[in-house]
This record gives sequence, structure tokens and C-alpha cells, in this order.
Amino acid sequence: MALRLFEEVHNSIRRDLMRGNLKPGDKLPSERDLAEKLGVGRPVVREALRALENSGVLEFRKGASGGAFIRQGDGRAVSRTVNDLVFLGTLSLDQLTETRKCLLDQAVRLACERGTEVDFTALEKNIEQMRQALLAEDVETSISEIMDFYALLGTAAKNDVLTVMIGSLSEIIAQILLALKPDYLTDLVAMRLEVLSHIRNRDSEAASKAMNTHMEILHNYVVEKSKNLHTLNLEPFDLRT
Amino acid sequence: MALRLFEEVHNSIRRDLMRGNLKPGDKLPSERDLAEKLGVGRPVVREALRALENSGVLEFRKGASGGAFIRQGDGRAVSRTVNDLVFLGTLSLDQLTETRKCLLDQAVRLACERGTEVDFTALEKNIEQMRQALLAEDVETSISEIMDFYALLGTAAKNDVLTVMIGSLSEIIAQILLALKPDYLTDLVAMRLEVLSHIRNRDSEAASKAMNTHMEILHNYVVEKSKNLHTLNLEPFDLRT
DNA sequence: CCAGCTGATTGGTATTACCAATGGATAAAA
DNA sequence: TTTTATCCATTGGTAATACCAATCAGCTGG
Repeated sequence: MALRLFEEVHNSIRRDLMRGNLKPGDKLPSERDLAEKLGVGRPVVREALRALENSGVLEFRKGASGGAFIRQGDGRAVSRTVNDLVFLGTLSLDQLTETRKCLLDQAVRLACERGTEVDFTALEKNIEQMRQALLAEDVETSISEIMDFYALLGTAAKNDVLTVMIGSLSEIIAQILLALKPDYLTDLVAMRLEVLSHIRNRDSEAASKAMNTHMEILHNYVVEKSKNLHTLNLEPFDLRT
Repeated sequence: MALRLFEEVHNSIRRDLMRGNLKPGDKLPSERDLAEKLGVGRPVVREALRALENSGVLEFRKGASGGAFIRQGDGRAVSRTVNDLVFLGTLSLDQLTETRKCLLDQAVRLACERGTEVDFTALEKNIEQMRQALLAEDVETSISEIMDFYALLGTAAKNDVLTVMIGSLSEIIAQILLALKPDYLTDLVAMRLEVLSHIRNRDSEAASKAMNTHMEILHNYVVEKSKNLHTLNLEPFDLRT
């Protein structure tokens, strides 16, 4: 199978990444220079760069001393892809929840083991901010805080991979919840506070159990209310800073 | 923050996906028609479509009655992104292995619970094919079979999300292993056969323990040999059919 | 020394044109 | 009539060019 030209360029850059020739913060030559150096047209270079931006590898800045920069990278590209797979019908919410439970179980156990008081304070603060955002019915802030909780849990567990995976599976759940705008969500605060207290006590069994209960309740609610995902009028979320 | 034009197009198509207006197998209008209908230039449409192809959502076919088609979607886009994050230095192999162990543990337990004899036979056949490929030192086939094992495990566990996640975390390990070309890999056969036998006996504790041992050995080996990832001369893997 | 202008650089977009591959329609041959 | 070979319209892939908009370095004048 012959690769298209933009795929060659794409692979070439990714290869430089794997070889260590490119590191986060590095700046690529301008599109015009790249095109000339590689002997291809500028559109080809642009399509290759676009694909890399879509993967979260590149970031663009306009103007003089602008250009394409290698990013540090985060889990957003993973989240978006998982989201797509759900809407394509490839992945089901049931299976997603089952896997999410497994990962969160591991996260709370590791948090019990490795978490510091700094981590716990951050979690506590996050729950409080989530509570206020929910009360104010501030949808954007709410979803942001809800997601931050998982990230902070991953931080407490000292495992970024776990954080990325949990985030990618949680994003869609959070979106659905807020599309439904249930007043029920105030329970979220109570449940999370309970989980946190168990983690603080380093009681991994209790924390795990509480988190599982939390997940069960959430899942049953979400599945019941969103049997037809497509009627929820969700908006695609962007991939920017 | 003002969205770029191609992002508008991108979101527009993704929105149609979420609304259910587009389903796998559907064909988008030609680039020229789309450009005219949306009142933008063709390059803009192409960049938007390119991003969606990169996400694994679209597939292109040339020629008459060709065009952009909605794909069923699979885990490859997730795998590639995780790969990038490792090479960007955002995710470490240690944390990756820890999460992988957690997911595989869940997978073998679910396989014990839900697996059928058909699943087990498929796993058995896969291990045999892997053995032959390793003996023949057929690198491409080997990595393919090694990855298939995890996919089959996910199939036995009846959870596609688990399958995708495990695949995304395993891909890079498999690549490193084959770049090292260790004769040691024959042990892989024995370890996997042991795991399979426990699963067949529905002995989830033994299966879990065997899989964990498998992971520990593999991880220690990989981490020791690849302290400097960038010297391995790995090739980026493509995202095609 | 600083505020403001100026211009060069860079990504963003549009336009045009042509190539290459594909598949169906059409015409020729059996 | 059926089959086969050819043609051609449609579509993505690539190139080249031009212009816009944003940005920042450096100069300029106060």
C-alpha cells in the first residue's frame, strides 16, 4: 500500500519524535521551509501538521516567531477518540462503566497507599468548588470541576497513565450528566466526600466500596436516562488550551 | 477564542455524528460539494477531513463513487496517541505497566467468568501461531500475534472498552520487545499457556496471579533494556486498514 | 528611556489547475 | 445475448500562487 505524501511527512516527524530528535518545546521549521526542504507542496505539509495537531502533538502560533511547536501532550486526544467510538456505536456505556469502575477502584486504592495530605486537601477543595458550581447551575464550571476530581485522584494515586485512562472514560459520562441537568447531582458531593474520607483514613477497602457504590448509582442513572444518546444534543468539545 | 474555519467544519461533522445524522458506512459529499455548501475553500474542508481521518472516524476511497466514509472505528487512534505521549515523555513505562497490570487482571477475571470454549480455543490457536512466528523470527507477524492475544482476551472478557484500553497500553511494549529481538521471548509462550489453562479452569485467582507474574517479568525486562527509549530505532506505525 | 509605528515572518484561507485512481457506462466482439 | 474491452466522468491527491491576519522584533521619534 503506497503511502500518501502527507503520510510520509507525518511519519517523518513522528519518527524524529521517537528518535528523540524532537522534544516538547521544540519549534519546527515554517511550513514553507518544510515544504521546500522535503520537496513537496505546502498543502501536503499542512495536512501532515494538521494530523499531528489533532493528535495533540503539535501546537500552532501565528505571527513572527510563530510556527509549529512540540507540545507536552495530555489525555485530551485520547478522550476525544473514546468519545467518537461511543457515538459511532463501537463502544457501549455499559462496558465503559465496567472498565471505569475497575480503573477508579485501582485509583482509590493507590491513593490510599500513596496519597499525601496535599493531595487530599486539593480533592477537598475541588469537591467544594464543584458543589458551588452545581448550586449556581454553572454548567461549564461544573463539568470542569467534575473532571478535575478524577485528575486529582490520579495525582493522588501517582499514576498519570491511570489519570489519562480514567479521564477518557469519564468525559462522556460528565457530558451526559450535565446535558440532563439533574438536581440529583447534589448527591455527587456527598458520595465524593465519603470516598475522600475513607482515602484519608487509608482504608482502601472502604474507599473502594464507596467508589463502587458511587459508580453503580451514577451508571444506572445515566443508562436509564440516555438510552438514545443521539437525542441529547451534545456539543463536540474542542482540543485547545 | 475564535475557532479556525477548518475547526468549524470539523465540529460540524462531529456534531452530525453525535446527533445520529451520520452513521458508520455513510458517505459524505465530495470535498468540492462540501466546500461549496459550507461556503469555504477546498483546503479547509480537506484539513477538517484529515483531522477526522486521523481520529479514525473517516476513511477515504479514490475514484468514481469514492469519497469520505464514516468508519466503524477501532482502538488504533487511541493506541497511537498513547504511544505519542510515551515518547513525548508525558507517560512513563512504569506507570503504563502498573495500569496495564490492573486492566489485564480485570480482563482475566472477567474471562474466567464469561469466556466460552470458543474464546479459549481462539486464544490457544493464537498462542500457537505466535510461537511459530517467533521461531521463524518473523517480526511483523510476531507483533501482530502478540497484540491479537490481548484482543482475544478482551473478547473472552466480553468488554470492548477493556480491549481498546489494554491494546493501547500494550502496543508500545510489543514494539519495544520486538526491537530488542530477545530469544527470551519463547517464555512468552509458556506463560501465556499457563494463564490460559487457569482461565479454562475458571480459576480467576490463579489466572490473575499468573498474569501478574507474566507482567512483572516482562516489565522488568523491558524497563532494564530500554532505559533510553530513543535509541531503539522504532518505526511509527500507520493507521490504515 | 519609553511609547508607538513599521515591516517582515508566519499561519490561515481561497483559487486554480492538473494528476491518478476508480468504477460504471458504452461499444465492440464472441 | 453475453462477454469483454475501452472510454470517460467523478473523486481524492498534489502543486503553485496569492492574499489576509496576527504577531513580534526592531526602529523611530518623543
